[in-house]
Amino acid sequence: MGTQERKQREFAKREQRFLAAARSQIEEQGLLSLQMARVARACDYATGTLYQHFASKEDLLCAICSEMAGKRVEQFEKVANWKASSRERMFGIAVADMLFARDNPEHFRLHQYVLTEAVWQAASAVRREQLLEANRPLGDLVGQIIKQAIAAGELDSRQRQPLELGLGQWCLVTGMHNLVHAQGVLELYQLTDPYRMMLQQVNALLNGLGWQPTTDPFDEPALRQTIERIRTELFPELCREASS
Amino acid sequence: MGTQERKQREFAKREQRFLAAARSQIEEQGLLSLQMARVARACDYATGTLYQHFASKEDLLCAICSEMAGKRVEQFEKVANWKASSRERMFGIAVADMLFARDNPEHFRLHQYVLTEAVWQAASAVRREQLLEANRPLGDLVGQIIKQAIAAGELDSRQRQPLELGLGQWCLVTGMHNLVHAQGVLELYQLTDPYRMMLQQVNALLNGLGWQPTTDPFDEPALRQTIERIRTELFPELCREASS
DNA sequence: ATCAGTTTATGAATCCGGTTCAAAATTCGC
DNA sequence: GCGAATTTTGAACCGGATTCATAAACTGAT
Repeated sequence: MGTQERKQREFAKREQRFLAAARSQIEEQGLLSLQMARVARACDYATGTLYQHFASKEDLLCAICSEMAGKRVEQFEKVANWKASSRERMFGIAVADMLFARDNPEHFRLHQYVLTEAVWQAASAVRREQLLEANRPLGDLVGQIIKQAIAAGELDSRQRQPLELGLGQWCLVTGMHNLVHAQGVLELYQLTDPYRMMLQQVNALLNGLGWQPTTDPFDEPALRQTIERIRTELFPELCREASS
Repeated sequence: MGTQERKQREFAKREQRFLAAARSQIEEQGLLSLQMARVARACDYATGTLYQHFASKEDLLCAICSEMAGKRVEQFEKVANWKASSRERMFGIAVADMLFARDNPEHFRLHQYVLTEAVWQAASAVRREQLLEANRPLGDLVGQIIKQAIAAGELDSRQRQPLELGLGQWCLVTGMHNLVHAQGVLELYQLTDPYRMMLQQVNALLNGLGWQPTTDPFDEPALRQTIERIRTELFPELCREASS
C-alpha cells in the first residue's frame, strides 16, 4: 500500500527539516541557546510534533551528529579510494579530517558535547546506536588501508589487529580536535597553527610504526605540498586557503 | 587584623566542604543528577550560601576540575623529578596519566564535560582562568623534560619549540581518555585494554620523533616491566593490578 | 458524502531544578 | 548594648524541556 510509504517519506522529510532548523540555530546562536520550541516554530509545527521525532533535546543533538558523520564518511571514502600509496592515504585521512574540521567548525564541538556522559545518557538507545553505526565506516575504512599496507609489505603488523595499529593516529587526531575547541588551552602555551603540528606528529607516528616510505615530518615545504595535493585532487570543492 | 583572616580561612574551608560534597554526589549518582540544592543541604547550608562561592553550577564543576588538576600535577612532578633518562620520563608521563585515570575514573569524564562549549561559557571567567592555570604546570613539566632531552642530545629539536614536539603525545593521551569514556566506541571495534595500546603508540611516536634510546613498542614483556617499574618506584601508593 | 474509529498535531499546563532576593540572623565597631 | 553592615536563609521566581488532554485530520466502509 502506497499511502503508508508516502507517510513514511513525509515523516522522514519533516525530520530532515527539523534537523536542518536545529543545525542552523546552533550555527547562528550557539549550542547554548538551542530551544526545542524554537526549532518546532521555525518549521511551523507545534512543540509536541517535534517530540514525535526526538525523545529529548539530547536525542536531537545525537541525530544531528549522525547526519554530519555521514558527510565525514564520504570524505574518508574519497581518501580510501585514492590512487596512492597506503602511507599517503593514511596520512590523507588526517588531512581529510583537518579539512572537515575547517569546513564544519561546529561538528567536533557538537560531537564532543554529545559524547559527554550527561548528554549521551539522555539520548535514546536507538539514537546512540545509530550514531555509533554512522561512525563505524570511519574505522572500517582506516582498517582497510592498514590491511592493504600490511599486504603490500609497507607496514609490519607485528601480529596486531589493523585498527590496533591505527589507534594512535585516531587518538592523536581526536585529541587535537578537542584541544582546538578548548578555548584558551592552546593560547596558554602559545601554540599556533595546531593542525599543521598535528600533521607533523602524525608523520612522526607513522614513521615510528615503520610505515613505508618514511617521510621527514619537519620538512615544511613538502608537508604543504602534500596537503595541497590532497586538497586539489580529492577535495576540489573545498577551495579555501591552506593556512590555519 | 586577625578576624579578617580567620573569616577568609573559614570561607575557604567551607568551599572545600562544598566541593567535597559535590564530588561525592557525582561519584555516587553521576554528573546528571548533581543538584545545587542537594550539595548545599549536604553541608547544612542554604542554597543561597552555595552561590556565595560559585556563580553557577558550571562554575562549581569547573572548580572541582581545578582541584583534581592539582593532584594530577603532583603525579607529573614525581615523574619529572624521577632519576631516569628523558625518554623514560616522557613515557612515564603517559603512564602516570593512565594510572591517574584508573585512580580517578570520574576526572576525565568531568574534564571532558567542562571543556565543552556549553559548560565552559557558563562558568565564570575567574574560574576558567583558574582551571587553565591549574593545568599549566602539566605542560611546563613536559616542556622541561623535552628541553632536557634536547640538551642531552637525546632528541633533535629540529628548531621546534619544546611543547610543539610534545604535542603529539599530549593529543594521543587526551584522545584516548576521550575514547575510553565514550560508551560503546571501543566495543564497536572490539578494542580491549586501550591504555596498553595507547602506551605502545606513544612509544612508536617517540621513536618516530627520533627520541633516544628507541624501544620496541610491541615488546609486551618489556612494556609491562617498564610500567611496573614506574608504578613501584614512583607511585607505591597505587597498588592495584596492572591489567586494564 | 457520511460516519465511526483511529491516528496525528496542538500548545497550554506541568514539572524541574537553577538562580535570585527580600527578610531574618549574625557580626562588627563603638 | 546598640545601630550599621554583613551574611545566611529558603521560598519565590523563571526559563525551558517535556507532557498530555483536546482538537483536527485522516481512513476505510457503507
